[in-house]
Amino acid sequence: MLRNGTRGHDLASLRRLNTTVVLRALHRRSPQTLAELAAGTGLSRPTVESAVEELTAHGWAGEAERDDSERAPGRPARRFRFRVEAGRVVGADIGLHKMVLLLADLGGTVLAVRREDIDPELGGAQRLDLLRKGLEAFLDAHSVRRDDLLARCVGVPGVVDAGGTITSYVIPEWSGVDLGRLLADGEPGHTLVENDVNLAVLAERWQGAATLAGDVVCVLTGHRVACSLTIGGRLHRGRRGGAGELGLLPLLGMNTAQDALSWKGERRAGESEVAALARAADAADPRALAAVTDFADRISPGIAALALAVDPELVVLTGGATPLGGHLVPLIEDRLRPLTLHVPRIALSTLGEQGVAIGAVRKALDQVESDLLTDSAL
Amino acid sequence: MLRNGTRGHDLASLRRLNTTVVLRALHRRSPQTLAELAAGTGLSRPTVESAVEELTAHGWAGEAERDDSERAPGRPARRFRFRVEAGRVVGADIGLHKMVLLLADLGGTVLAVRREDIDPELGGAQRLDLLRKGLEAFLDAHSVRRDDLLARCVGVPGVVDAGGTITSYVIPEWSGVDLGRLLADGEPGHTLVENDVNLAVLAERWQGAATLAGDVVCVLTGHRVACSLTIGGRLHRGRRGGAGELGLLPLLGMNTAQDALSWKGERRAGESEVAALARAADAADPRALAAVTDFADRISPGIAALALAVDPELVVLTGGATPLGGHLVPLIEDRLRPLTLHVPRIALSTLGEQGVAIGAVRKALDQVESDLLTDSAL
DNA sequence: ATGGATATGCAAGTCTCCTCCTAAATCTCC
DNA sequence: GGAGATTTAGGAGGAGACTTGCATATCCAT
Repeated sequence: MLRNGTRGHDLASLRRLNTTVVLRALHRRSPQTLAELAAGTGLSRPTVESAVEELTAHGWAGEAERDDSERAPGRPARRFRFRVEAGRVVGADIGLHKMVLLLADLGGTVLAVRREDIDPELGGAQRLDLLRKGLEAFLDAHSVRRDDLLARCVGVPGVVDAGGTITSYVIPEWSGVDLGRLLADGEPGHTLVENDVNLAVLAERWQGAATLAGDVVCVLTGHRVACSLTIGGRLHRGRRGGAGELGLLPLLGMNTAQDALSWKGERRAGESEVAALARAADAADPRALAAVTDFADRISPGIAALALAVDPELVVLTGGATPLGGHLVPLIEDRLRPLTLHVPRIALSTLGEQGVAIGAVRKALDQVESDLLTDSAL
Repeated sequence: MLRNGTRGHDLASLRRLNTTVVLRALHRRSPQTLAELAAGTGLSRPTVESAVEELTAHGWAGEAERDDSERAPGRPARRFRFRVEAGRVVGADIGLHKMVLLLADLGGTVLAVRREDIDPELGGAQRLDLLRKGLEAFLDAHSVRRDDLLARCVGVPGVVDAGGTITSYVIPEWSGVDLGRLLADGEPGHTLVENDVNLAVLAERWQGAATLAGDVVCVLTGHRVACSLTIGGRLHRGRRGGAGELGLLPLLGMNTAQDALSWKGERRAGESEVAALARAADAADPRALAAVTDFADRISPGIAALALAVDPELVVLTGGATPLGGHLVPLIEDRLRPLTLHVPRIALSTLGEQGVAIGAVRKALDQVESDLLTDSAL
């Protein structure tokens, strides 16, 4: 998205502009023939051809395999595609209890996953070290050349202000730390740090329950309750990155919602508390249903406040309480009805525990694409 | 703001693009010499010259008077300016009790004002008629050619959805009505309808208390309490235009805030209830101070919810309760402190009763500028 | 009045894109 | 298997837009 800023264009920038348009078309759909690209961009075939040549020289585009499946009369057209292998990005999620790393190509396809449990007691410095070494090892294990890693994004459980400084109640020792600067440290490519819930909503919009919705609220329920929102498809962070932190307003009761989910009932080996609760609720255990109802009572006012404030198309529930979703959604809807002007659609996250890391991949890709598809780093 | 969409550019669009860039530069600062324009846009002088020629031919630009005040050696440069008189816009505010009409040029300078009291009991059809005839007479009185009226915008006390349909509790008979369509009816130029609070926040951002702030919440206090917000400098309307309607959430108590402002004390002739209350509060009348405190108690939770939801840079208080502002602001700040993560700055509207109409002018101008400064209606 | 300084406006040169044409490659039908 | 149809590939010529450079015009200061 290139703003027609305040600078004029000469012929050289016209060419860059058009090359970028072609790359963008290729990025949106691959492979395409020159004729398709010409029709799609409104440029003439010779112009498209020369743009594709230039893109190929730079490695961003490549000729695709011949496709013999569909037969058409006439000379077969060469087909070009966006080279998703022209770079890599990493999305990371480092929380209190676990770390998830994802390696993806420029098409967003996940090439590798690494997951690691973390001792919740682990200190800030060691935790940083774990992340740094983990990333290092992850890249080495999959032979990623450092020059090919165009961006990495790390999700953290805390507010990240515009300058990149963290404020976290979950990992207090990271408060005041500029994690991005610490991780970047001489490495090529972008290094981004973002609030985990903010990444979750990006992920839901990308591949999850909120595909293509513009104004989305995401409610993360887990060891804490936190919310995030996109407006017009863009993440809204607020003045100091504090947007959506309704979990902190005692009046609304969201901050105590987690307490409702403690479950003293039967629990299978290796089963989490929430999973046991969900199983009991599925079996119509009255105590379990009461707990779920209590939880809905506690988070609904906050959701109502958000719904009234931003009037979103969709509210996505994610995080630890997601397994309860089937029971929760109608309860929340009931409670929202008298509280709001329009009851938004409520959906459950479909991304599971990788949600935040997928959002991190998305944010890293957004960064790469904004480099590549606007001014073009040609 | 022109998105580098998906279409390529040929030489003709390059020229349009550059002409637009020059117009934009001229719009941002007038007058300017060719050399200044060339430096500002990065284009060469001949290019700028031909663009200015074209703009002059279309009436958007014109040569400015010679400025003899500053003397410099050398041949004096011609100075060109954006022709604010190349078009007109109208901003209107029609509420329950009054109608305000503003006529402005393309520079946003108000050329004429018309204000009219309205019987609150007036029905929907007659009210529409009043607006229509009022606009008509207003334009005639100031000899505005219909072709020159590039846009008009009307603020109404109700939610306006994306399609333009109103939902209003203040003027129930207008609910379900597409006022824009009714007013446009064959007239040239754009006809826009917008929620009054939404316009108020635009006005505050433009000329009022929130100049240049990006994320702003505006709280209108008057016969009802309503809120609106801009995010990233753009009005956020929500899925159905319902964003910011926190006044409707009983839990937060905003809906009853108005009750706190009834004032049974001494009242001068022609003085409104709120003005009398403000005077009593200024005189430290304990009953008045109690009423103001009560009001602050009632609206603060809603403001807190908005502050947590969007984390704005600034909250602007506007509408009927503005005269109480000096007393209100510290009270609200006190109440916000324990409820929010960051207490936003709180400011008072500086625009008085024309606020909504000024916002309407701003929205009309936004529309004209988006026509003119992006693709250029050349 | 003259010299210095700056703006103007024209001309030449270069670059990019478009249209048009011919050659090449493949499929279909005979 | 060959001819015709169809589509793509690639190059040539032309038009348009921008830039650089230069001669001219205008004004201030000496």
